Amino acid sequence: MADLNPDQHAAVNTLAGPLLVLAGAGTGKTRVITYRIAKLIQTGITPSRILAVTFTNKAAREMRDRAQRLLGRRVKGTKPPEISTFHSLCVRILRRHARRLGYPETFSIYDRGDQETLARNALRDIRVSTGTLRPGDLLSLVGGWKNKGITPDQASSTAEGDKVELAAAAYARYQSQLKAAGAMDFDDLLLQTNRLFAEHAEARFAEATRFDHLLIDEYQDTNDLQYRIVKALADRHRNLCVVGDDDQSIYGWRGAEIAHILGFQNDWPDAKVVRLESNYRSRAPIIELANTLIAHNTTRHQKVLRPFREGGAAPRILRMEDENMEAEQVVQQIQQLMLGEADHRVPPSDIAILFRTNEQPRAFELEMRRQKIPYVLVGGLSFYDRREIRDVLAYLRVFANPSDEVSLLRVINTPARGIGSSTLEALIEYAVKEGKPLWTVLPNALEELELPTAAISRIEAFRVLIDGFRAKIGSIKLSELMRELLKTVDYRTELERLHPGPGEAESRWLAVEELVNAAALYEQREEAPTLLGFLEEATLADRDDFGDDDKRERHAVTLMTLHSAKGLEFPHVWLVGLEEGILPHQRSVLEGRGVDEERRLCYVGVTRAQDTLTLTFTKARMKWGKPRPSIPSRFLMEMRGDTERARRAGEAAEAMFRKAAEAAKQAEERAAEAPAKKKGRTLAKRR
DNA sequence: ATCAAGCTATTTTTT
DNA sequence: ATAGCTTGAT
Repeated sequence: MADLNPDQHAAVNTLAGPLLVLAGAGTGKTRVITYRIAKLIQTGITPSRILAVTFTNKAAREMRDRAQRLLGRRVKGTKPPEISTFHSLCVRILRRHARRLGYPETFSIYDRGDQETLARNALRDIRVSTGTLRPGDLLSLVGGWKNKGITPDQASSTAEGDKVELAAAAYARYQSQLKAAGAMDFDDLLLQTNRLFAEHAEARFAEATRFDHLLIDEYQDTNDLQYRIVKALADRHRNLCVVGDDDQSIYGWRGAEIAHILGFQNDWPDAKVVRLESNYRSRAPIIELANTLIAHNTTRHQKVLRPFREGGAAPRILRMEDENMEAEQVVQQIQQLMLGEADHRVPPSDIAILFRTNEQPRAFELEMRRQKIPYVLVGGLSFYDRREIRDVLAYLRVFANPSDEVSLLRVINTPARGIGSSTLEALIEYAVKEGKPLWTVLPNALEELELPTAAISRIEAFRVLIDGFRAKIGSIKLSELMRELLKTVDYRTELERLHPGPGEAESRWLAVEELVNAAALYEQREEAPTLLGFLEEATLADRDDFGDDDKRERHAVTLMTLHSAKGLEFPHVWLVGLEEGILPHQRSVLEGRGVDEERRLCYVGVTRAQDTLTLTFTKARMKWGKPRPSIPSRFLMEMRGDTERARRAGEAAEAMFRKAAEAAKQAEERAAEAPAKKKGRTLAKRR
């Protein structure tokens, strides 16, 4: 540990009591945390009594690996420190106490896709005069409520305005569907853990006494529910170390409260504070830019990054004609960099293009493909979002928890086995009337409903199929179970039927095989592999976190959003689309208070760069098929210290957006007045 | 049950 | 511009 600077040293060696580590970008935060874990263990703390919480699963894995390396080989039989995300931690807590909360131990975890299905169902047949609510809108409202611990009842009693009232009603439906399915969504994992701690003191005690040391990474992005969990787990031993950078708080829209890190010393008055301000990542001119930019935020812990690495080129700011030219020129520059001088070629993995929104990479992808430059788009459609993967996972979830209705309805006719929508409609209606999960009423339904005999025998066959596999859980290996399932339902043939295009079915089948491999790997790696454990991993995995992605990324340029770039670094960074409306995003400008967070986002982008940084903006950009002139982002002026011009740019942009928003609002009103003639018929999926 | 043509809404970030 | 849906024909 000799190679730590004095601040890092202080952060590593303050082992007892509350500690706030304010770690600026590139100041060796991860290193400090892993050293700290190692130090705790070296001073005699039992490893398994240390809990470290990270923001992503990828970060957790990396931290586990690093800590392992520092400590050398693990002694057989000793449990390692627990390093996981809040969500995984909660799953493990909740599995132990699910019954107390009225859930089965085998409760399913619903991801975004499942949530959307539920939201769609919840919104069926409800509408208001001002139009409908999209599932996504409902989910963000529901997320907000859940994060504040607001129940459906409370939501509907305080709701104002048609849309919010509608959402509150749908929230109640959504939540009761979840409950009926024995399922929790991501927010529920945190919410129910809090409920458990509040209502069952003995459970809280049991969980709080598992650990004597608690470390929380990315503390600036904890939301209220996470904050309460931290408190519940730490208030006995008080050995709480939180690490974060308020200047990098970028998840406010998801309920993260920067106030938690800003007010840490109010909660823990005896807390020590260590500031890490020596930046080892970026060249001086980049740091300079970052410092000047972030100084425009007022509510923050005072911190100034000091560059450790002197010299380096000044960041470039380039203006492009439109988004296609932007892509073309950036890709061209990247190509030149990669070809380089013969003696210093830059590998593609040293290069990243960062952007604010998910529509921006389109032009870049096109251009990269044209120029045959390998790239990875991080955060697009994840492996686990693929339909075939969701199908197989849905089977597994039904095996674990047949009340999981979203999954049950997904697989009941997949592959097509002649259980059509009218049969399903009848079954669902029956289940709703009984107020019980479809699976449990299935035998009765078959007797009582007057269904065609063919349908009855098909459903019965499906029931036998599921029961047969359920009986096998635990007695054969998970990967075996999956192979058998795929063979029994002849999934491959179904893929060929569904995707006759050349190679289509083949590539989808490969994905399925990859999933089986992932299960096999999971079994190898885990000491006590379970079906539920694998499902948890598959559901909570980060979107870009499948297989050995670094193998793929090693030879490719990275394209990703600023949000996914947090915690990463690249020698060469292009930060594109620095325009009013994109960064800062139009919505945060209009909502008034959001620009600070956008500035932090920009700061995160700038501080990813190690050696060179290029910032681009366009003169005009296509919007819905029409070109629209752009205003250069105020951040470009702020980072060069031109606060006055930045202010003017901001005002111009705001005026422009207000006008556009006004026009959009009028259009919506006109549409609402027009006779509503939509029927809103979709596949029978309840409830 | 399946598919192509036509229509439509689009305005953020994701564990 | 375009993805993602509905619709109407097989």
